[in-house]
Amino acid sequence: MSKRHTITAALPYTNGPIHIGHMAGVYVPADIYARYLRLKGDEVLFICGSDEHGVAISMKAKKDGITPKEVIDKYHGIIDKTFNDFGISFDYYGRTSSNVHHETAQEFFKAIHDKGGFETETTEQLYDAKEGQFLADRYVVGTCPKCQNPEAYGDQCESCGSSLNANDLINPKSAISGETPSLKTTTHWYLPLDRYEAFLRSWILEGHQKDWKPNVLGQVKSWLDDGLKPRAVTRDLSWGIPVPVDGGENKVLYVWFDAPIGYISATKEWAAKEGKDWAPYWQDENTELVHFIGKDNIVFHCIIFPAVLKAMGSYILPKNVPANEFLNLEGQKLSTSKNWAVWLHEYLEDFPDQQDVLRYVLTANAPETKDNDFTWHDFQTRNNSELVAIFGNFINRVMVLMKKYYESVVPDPNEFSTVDTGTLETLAAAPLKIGSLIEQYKFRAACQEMMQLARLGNKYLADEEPWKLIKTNPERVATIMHTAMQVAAGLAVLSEPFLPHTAKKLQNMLQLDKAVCWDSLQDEMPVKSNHTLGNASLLFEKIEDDAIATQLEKLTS
RNA sequence: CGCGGGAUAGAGCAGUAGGUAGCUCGUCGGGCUCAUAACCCGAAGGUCGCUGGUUCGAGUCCAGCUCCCGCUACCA
Repeated sequence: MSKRHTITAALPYTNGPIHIGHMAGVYVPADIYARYLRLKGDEVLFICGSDEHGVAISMKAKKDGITPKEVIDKYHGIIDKTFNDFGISFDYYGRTSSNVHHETAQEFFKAIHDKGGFETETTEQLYDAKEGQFLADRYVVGTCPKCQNPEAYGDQCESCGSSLNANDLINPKSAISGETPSLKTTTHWYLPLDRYEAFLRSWILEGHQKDWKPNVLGQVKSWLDDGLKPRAVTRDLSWGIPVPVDGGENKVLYVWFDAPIGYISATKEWAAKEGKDWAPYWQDENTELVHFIGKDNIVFHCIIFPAVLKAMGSYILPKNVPANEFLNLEGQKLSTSKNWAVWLHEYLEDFPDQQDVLRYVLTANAPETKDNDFTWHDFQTRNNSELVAIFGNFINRVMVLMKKYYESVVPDPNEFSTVDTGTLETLAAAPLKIGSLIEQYKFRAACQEMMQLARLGNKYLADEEPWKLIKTNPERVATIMHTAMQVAAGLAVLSEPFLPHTAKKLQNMLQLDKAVCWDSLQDEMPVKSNHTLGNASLLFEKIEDDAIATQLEKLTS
């Protein structure tokens, strides 16, 4: 029986399009993982969706002079298309503005509320009378009480780094109207995280000491050692999901309470569409749940959301939360506001049909253990010296030789030499080797291992020199080409998680049978004698200097 | 301020049971010519952020320090 997996990728926030940082940190690795497990024959549900609530969206709407709905519709459309274009193989991509999500999030809130799982607290909060609204932390600017920086925010001083309470600011001003806010009482619901401290400590720090990444464990430990405090799960805002209990008028669920529940609502929508039951994907102990996120999301996916799931009772907890670090661009951190980014939808305009090149570069240089740097020069080099020169070239060599010597029909092999069997054994071992790395979330190493196979192919041809032997020993050449074909076919399967568009193209080129799957490579030759190949075409094309210069200009303009 | 992650050849990265420092790209030299001047072989290149300490021996353990990043503004 095959294993069931629920895989989630962090919900992108719909106040802007997707850039390479999002892709490298979350979506590409999640997609590699999902595709690999599908190729293994496991049951996979790969879920994501747009995160469409929160203050940033209402602020963006206000700034652009449109409604929040118009903001989210615009970016949801762009983001959804981007994921499709890049082959991020979600089984379902939802959105948190959907009815199903509103209902599901409210059910969660109500269920926990009815069990007595929340505490309420009435506090005085800063209120902007002119705008008629409470000021969330970032809406207040004032002087930091610790370092006297006059531009500290309500929750944190950028200058000295202190965590602040908005009420502590000296001379607070509303960031919206510039008015001096007044204090007004308001009541909110809090999730008492302190009640879950012992559970989280033993579940993560003891249960996952070995298999979770150091950056994730470290962050969790830091939070736990600090002592968890109740965290507000409601806000005084108009844009969001209404609080579904008495006293919740004019309040909405805190965006970080509702967003992760979006994974579950998306699953429900998918299940309804497919005529399946959603529950096993979130409630069956035999399901492996994995959250792919960036490092800034660790606390939400490892502390808060598990506490919510635990509070609900019947839900499973993640098996792992492989958070990635961040990707920089040409040495500087990505910034939406400064437009220092490579936007995915724009990339495709400049490099049409070259999704896999970017996927490859982002995988080969993925920020798995620390922040990494994306440079256009590196992008060019990896395309030209790795994809074109190693992978594409090997395939092309095989195709050309096959056509020239055998009219593209795979010849019968004669006696295999030790080099041949050694090559075939390396090929047979590759699925396990690459698979094991993927299962450890080491996608960079897994991708390199896949490329290693193409290198092996090139070396095999260089060492065996069929172009010389064809004149003197054609029997030997038949064996060599039969063997080289197996490597090419192996690549067509093993490259699929990393380079899905290329793999498809290659499978067509080789006229490869769908029956060739990941595990069968271990004990079966993927291509049989007398098999006829399709027409050859180049898998990758060189990227010239001027294309790179154009991108660099675009960045600095 | 605090907490967490990181700092390794020109570039990008591996390297936790402490014992002569690896990979990819780039560079230099050679080979091959089937291939998108691609491929294959070989070489050069590092006081493993800084300063101390533990040890017969430390990139790998301990202490202090410096710099970068994160801990919901934009953000993965």
